[in-house]
Amino acid sequence: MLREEKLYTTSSDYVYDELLHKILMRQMKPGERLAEVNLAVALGVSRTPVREALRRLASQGLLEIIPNVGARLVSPSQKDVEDTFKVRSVLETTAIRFALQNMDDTNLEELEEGIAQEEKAIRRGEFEEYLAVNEDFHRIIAHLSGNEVLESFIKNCIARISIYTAIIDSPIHEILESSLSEHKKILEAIRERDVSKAEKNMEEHMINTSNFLFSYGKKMV
Amino acid sequence: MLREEKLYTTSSDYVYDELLHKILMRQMKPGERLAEVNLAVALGVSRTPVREALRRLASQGLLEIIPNVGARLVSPSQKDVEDTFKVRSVLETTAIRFALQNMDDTNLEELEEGIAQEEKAIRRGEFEEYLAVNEDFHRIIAHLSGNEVLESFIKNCIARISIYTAIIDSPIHEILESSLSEHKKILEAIRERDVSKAEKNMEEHMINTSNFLFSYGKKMV
DNA sequence: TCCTCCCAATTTGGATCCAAGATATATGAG
DNA sequence: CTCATATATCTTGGATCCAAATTGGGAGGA
Repeated sequence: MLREEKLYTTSSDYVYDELLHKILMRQMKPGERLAEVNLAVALGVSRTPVREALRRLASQGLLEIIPNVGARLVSPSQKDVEDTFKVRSVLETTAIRFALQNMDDTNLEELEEGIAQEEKAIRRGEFEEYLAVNEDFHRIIAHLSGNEVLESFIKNCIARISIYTAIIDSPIHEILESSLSEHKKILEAIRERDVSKAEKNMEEHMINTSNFLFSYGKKMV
Repeated sequence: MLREEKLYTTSSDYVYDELLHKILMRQMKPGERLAEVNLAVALGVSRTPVREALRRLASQGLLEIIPNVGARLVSPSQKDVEDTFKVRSVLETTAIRFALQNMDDTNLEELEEGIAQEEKAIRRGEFEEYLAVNEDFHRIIAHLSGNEVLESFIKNCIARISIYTAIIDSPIHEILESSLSEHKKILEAIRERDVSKAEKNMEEHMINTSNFLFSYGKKMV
């Protein structure tokens, strides 16, 4: 895995990336406890860099740290996730508006390539791979906005939502297909350089994703 | 000062709040170096909690930490600040829209009281006091949105912008007056429960603040 | 049987210590 | 006199250590 090959200047960064990756890959469940020594031993470092990484994640709203008790992954309520989607929606529509101004053919190809990989992962039933490429679509657009603050906020929203969706053990094929087709619709608007259509498609994608999530969540209960 | 009386459960939180306060009060300049031992001695703690606080601030985009070199306050370019204002604008218009749905008479009084304090501080020429209450107007609205993610992002934008405005040593009375009158216009729209007017006034306030900042910045050069 | 209190074990918060990297100074060659 | 190299000093990264807080369990009493 590339992530492991990456050379880190500090152990703290290594631990941070490792934990964030686990979160994005849904390898941790909401409310899960993160004991410092466990992580330190598992990652082959001391408690110091582990603690620094935990504080960073906590300040981004991904962990909750209670003094003298410890850190656990947040356990977002349905309202928390809805709130996150509301914010994400305005941020992503803004991002796609900016991105359209900056985008050239190379960028467009990159997005198309990403969607092709999504499709391939779904067809092959490679869920791990799907998770790795799915949100890349959004991250690429966020990046193309050329606005670093916007990009970091969007990434944060995605991470927050990842924690919630980790409770869904076996993803419903229906959701994946639907998400893919919405990505295609957004891409189509981008190809046509139709700003308001792109914004509209993006907003609908956010609403649909949110709704799908909760209609599924209710079924589970 | 109340902040000093506050009881902290951890030294790390204490250091964090202390540094954030200095940033919001424009007591630190962009690019300023933050040596760990200096801060530790100044605040009467060891390097450990200082380092944790520095990482937290860095993960929020307020500090830049270079491995083996150290931490310094970020030194945002004009584009960085413009980008921050763009994001802040969409976040704050969203916040005021949500806030209007939740707001009762008590909340309205709180906003009016805040604006009265702003006015008082300006009249008396108490700049320190002005800084303390000025952005409270925005923080209150962000809080009334009832959306914690939105609130945290808005606060982060305000902090980022505070760093930039710290280069303005003596604030121009003109800016303060103009900001105050815009707050009053926003409040007026809130009183009338006019959502689109409130959004419009808020957006204009953002644009004006941003423009004022840069027209002033150019004069300085 | 259940509740309360107390003690042991575990875990975190924070201080200290050491090594490694970076910076600044000084030294020597051209 | 200038530049390059070497060295000393300073600062950070990370490991370890100790104290304090929390948790879990067991003993004792109602």
